[in-house]
Amino acid sequence: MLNITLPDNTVRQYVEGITGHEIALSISEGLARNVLAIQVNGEVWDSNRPLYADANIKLLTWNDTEGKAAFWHTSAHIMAEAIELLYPGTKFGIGPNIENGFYYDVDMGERVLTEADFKALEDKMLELSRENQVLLRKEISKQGAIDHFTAKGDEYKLELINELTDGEITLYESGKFTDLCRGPHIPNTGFIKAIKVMSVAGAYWRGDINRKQLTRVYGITFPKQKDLTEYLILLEEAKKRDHRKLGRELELFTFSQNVGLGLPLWLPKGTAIRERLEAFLKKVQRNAGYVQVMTPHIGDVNLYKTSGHFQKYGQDSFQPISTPIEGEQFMLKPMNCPHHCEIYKFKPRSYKDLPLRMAEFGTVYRYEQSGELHGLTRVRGFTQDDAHIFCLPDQVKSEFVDVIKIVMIIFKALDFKDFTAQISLRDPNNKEKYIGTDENWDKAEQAILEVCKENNINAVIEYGEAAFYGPKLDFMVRDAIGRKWQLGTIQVDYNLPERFELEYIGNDNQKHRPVMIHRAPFGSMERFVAVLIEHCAGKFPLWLAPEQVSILPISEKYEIYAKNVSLLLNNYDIRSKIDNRNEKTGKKIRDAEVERIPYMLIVGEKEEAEGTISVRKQGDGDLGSFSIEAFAALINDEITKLME
RNA sequence: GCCGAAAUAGCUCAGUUGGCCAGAGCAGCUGAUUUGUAAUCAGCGGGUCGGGGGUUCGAAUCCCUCUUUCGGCUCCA
Repeated sequence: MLNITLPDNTVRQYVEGITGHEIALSISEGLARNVLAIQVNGEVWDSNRPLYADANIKLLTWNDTEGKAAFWHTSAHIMAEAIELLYPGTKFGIGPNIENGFYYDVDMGERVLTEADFKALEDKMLELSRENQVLLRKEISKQGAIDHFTAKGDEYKLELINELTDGEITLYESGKFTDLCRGPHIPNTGFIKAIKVMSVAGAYWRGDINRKQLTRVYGITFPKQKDLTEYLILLEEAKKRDHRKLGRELELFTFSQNVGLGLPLWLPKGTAIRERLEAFLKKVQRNAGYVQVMTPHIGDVNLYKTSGHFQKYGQDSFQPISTPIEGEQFMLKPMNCPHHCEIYKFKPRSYKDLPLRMAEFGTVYRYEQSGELHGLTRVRGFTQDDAHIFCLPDQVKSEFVDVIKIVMIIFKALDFKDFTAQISLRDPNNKEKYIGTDENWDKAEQAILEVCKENNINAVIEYGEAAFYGPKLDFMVRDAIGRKWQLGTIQVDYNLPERFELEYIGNDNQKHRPVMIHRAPFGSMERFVAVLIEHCAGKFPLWLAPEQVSILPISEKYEIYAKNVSLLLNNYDIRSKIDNRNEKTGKKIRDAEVERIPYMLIVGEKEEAEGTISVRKQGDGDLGSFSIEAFAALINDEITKLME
């Protein structure tokens, strides 16, 4: 008998060779109907694969991430089968599940797959799913696998097989289609009830720009039609929140072909938001002991040779500008750190001066590939809320923690409740991508790992994601509709201080090397504002809204009273405008609602007589009659709730 | 940069076997109306149909090319 431990730690006994499906049946028939796969000692298996040893198991359904993964993995398999049936001769690359659905990379030769083909592909997939095909797991020798795919002429699979170890190779067979596949799969294809082919795109084989570009077909599937409908509604909601659309509608920013690709033009209302964000962060930083500096937009090429940026990114940058007579070479500033290092070197520093926290809203320019540009999230000229903390080695951890606190203050003020962290370390197998010694890297990486551990920051570790001069901790937020965005970053750097020969005099009267922390809690103003727009769907927190209040006189008879109200609000630092257009009140309300102005104040005969205002909240409707003082208190409360 | 799709008025879009001076709604301007919690009425102006080239008696519509935008890939200091 086997001892099988369930997630709630109860242990049940079963005969050897029992399968996940049979275990589920022994618990309840309903569960058995919904089990997609089984987790065995942390590894996901097919639910019909027999167990021959004691194990900790978890039965996976659609509600588990791993269950969805198996579901979509099988869906990718079905899509490949459908493609093979519809377009014989297609060669197959890889077909994994992804966060939302799955894709398959295929080589269709000369044939081009377009949206017009999606319907036929979906229909064929549905047909296959309705056959309730069982995916048969087959262990196969390496030679057997090579023979199979040689006969089929599928060079991509052969390449994958060559990298696998003999004895660990499995095929999955369903219908007439056999795929090289590690599994796991759901019990049969009948679970897949709703299918949508989403898009096609080119994708380099194995992500290598020098290799052939395959056709990547994206799809998503669900166990119920209703789930698909809900997913499509969510996509519609995302479209409505698109910062590029809202940026135009709310007059926040624009781009002009005449100015150039990826160079944003901030309109007055967008500028108002950005300046308020900057003022907010400056205040937080002033309280945290930062000093503001300013540096120019260009710098001598040699500055970036010293930092290593030129060697690393020179080819991918805007090329240096040459002066006409002397032939000096200047680069558009791609980073602020070299300039800040030079400010550090302005005078000898004592250990008593450290930590020196130097902040700048520094505008930088990077040559992003044209196909990469995307609204405000990927641009060629942007402003970092940058700062560099120069500190003693034993100050690194406490400074790092203080930066994390600033990041948290910002997330709270802007209502990002759900966030995760990622520790980005060096790729240990690819050290030539980075500058600096192993010793420095170890120190920097240890500092981040220890800080996260000591402060209970639950961060995933990613190797190979570090900056070229140091490891980093990045913060990812989840927005109001569940999408993940990377925002703030904190980096520990032992290397640039060395390259710039930064020094301080210690209490031993000897020269020592400081450590640098690079940090940007917003990341860049452009990207942050873009994420914020999508997070709040254009309904900015009250303290940020370019216009907080629209005063709506019922008719021109009450314009003088409206003006008085506006002046009184000014005394409370409440930003208002008067809508004195020759329109009906309903129209003025509608327009203020569409413009996402947080409050509307309706003033007419009654209000003028009583010295009150009729308050309407955006999205919520009529709040009733208020005195100016009471309204100011309401506004004040709403703002301080987020900012404290 | 690469693969695919798209580009018509400030915005959203119609015009889809090539054929009357290219249309609508919103926005704008002018006038009437003096308005009470999500669109008052009337009139007017506005487009080299992304640029260039070609096919044709005739092109927004077909072909070539360039540009830009969108979805991905690669990249992201």
